[in-house]
Amino acid sequence: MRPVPGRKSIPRPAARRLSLYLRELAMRLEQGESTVSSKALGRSLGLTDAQVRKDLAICGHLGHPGRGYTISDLVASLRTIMGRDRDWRVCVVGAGNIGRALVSYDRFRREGFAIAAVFDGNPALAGQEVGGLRIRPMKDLASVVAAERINLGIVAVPRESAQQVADALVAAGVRGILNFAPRRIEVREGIGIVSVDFTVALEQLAFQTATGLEIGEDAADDDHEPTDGEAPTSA
Amino acid sequence: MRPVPGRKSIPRPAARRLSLYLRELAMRLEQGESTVSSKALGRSLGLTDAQVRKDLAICGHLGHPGRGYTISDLVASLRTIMGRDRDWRVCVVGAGNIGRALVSYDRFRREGFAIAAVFDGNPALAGQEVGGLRIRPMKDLASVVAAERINLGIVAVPRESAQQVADALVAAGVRGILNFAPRRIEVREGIGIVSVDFTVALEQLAFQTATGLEIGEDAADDDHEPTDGEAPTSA
DNA sequence: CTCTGTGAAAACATTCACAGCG
DNA sequence: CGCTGTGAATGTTTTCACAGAG
Repeated sequence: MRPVPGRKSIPRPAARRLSLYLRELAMRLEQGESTVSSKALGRSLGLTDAQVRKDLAICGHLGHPGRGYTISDLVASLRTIMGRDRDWRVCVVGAGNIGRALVSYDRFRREGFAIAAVFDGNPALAGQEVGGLRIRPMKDLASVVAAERINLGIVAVPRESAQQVADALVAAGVRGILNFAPRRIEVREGIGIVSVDFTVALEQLAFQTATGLEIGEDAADDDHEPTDGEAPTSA
Repeated sequence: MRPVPGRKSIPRPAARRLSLYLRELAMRLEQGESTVSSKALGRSLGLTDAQVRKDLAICGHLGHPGRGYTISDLVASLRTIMGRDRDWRVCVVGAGNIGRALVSYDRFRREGFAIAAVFDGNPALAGQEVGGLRIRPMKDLASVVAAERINLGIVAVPRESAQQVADALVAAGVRGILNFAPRRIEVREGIGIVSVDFTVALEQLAFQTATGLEIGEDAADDDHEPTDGEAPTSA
């Protein structure tokens, strides 16, 4: 809609891939590797080398002709672009099966997304412990979000209350919502929203399988508007 | 790559949206509605009416000019296209936080994806009950998949063993895999693969939020090859 | 040589806009 | 009228292919 003044925008599909590059690169770095070529990276991720180079050009000119890319530089740049250099504090609303699994999902913490609170609409659950956190009643949402400086919320409640919970989260001050309820959530402009629907994911699989597909990778639902970025880089 | 004889291929992004139409339409049907216009549907899903009509044209000519679409016809057609008219039997490998949450996720059963078995590599867990199923040791994988006529597998194990588990599932006879491990899984041609990575989803949210986005909907990772209606393709 | 960065071309997907049906 | 179906136009993403750096 809006071209946005000086900003360079990052293509929507590319933004999705950047996460995969980061995941793969961080792993390689841990394993002691220090450089990769676009071809090697593409191989690991099921992409062509040209695609990889185009995507990584978003990070600036970090490649060394004849040598490849320095992984640590790429990781640093990707982290900045993806907003991973900031401090994200997350709360989970809904202490059902999914909510509890997410609270206990160690990888979030290790990746820098600290889960700082869990809420549930059922007052009877308040006080119960999940993954080291005490479940809090919904009435504490606004105060806890403020006190804990929480900026992202995860919606893990039934479809019926999802929109309402999302509204409460936004009102409490979160800047983005990760939605696990099987419905579309509307938020005002400026608030981020990403949804994951397990049934949709399984259905995509059924579709692939039923229609006789090929290989593939990586799936779930993602989508939204423009996806612009920062990157004074490139071009 | 190859146009494929008689079949029409479904654009990859459209396939993702078809799941959302089905989800929305099934809900409307339950609520007693019997027709929708492309405009109303688009409104609910954040799409333009033209987009909706183009997508629904995939189902054949089901719209009635001046009247809209008959929801029940659309649902029936979408179910067939998405492979939801078949009988899917699913097993979950990995009885950790995520695995257990998925086994207990009622929506799967209600939507026609019956979870028929749970496995875990830790023999100590064998016999323990989760969501009405007894956890089985990995050595029973092949026999149970065959006996229960399981055709889809969910991988909910740590990254390190994900590929290995996927290979075992394919060897056991499943036709598709839903992967929750944070890595790319390779499967031979003809086997479906869809991945969901919670950290990638949160990171997409961080990206949106950090870069100051707009509104959005629906997210996670999805991807794979062509996604055509048949595809004996190759590369 | 190997491997990047990038214009230019091709493929793909979305939006427009309108003819035509009920 | 209201609403579908669809070609044609527009916009976006991927692929190609090659110049140039180390």
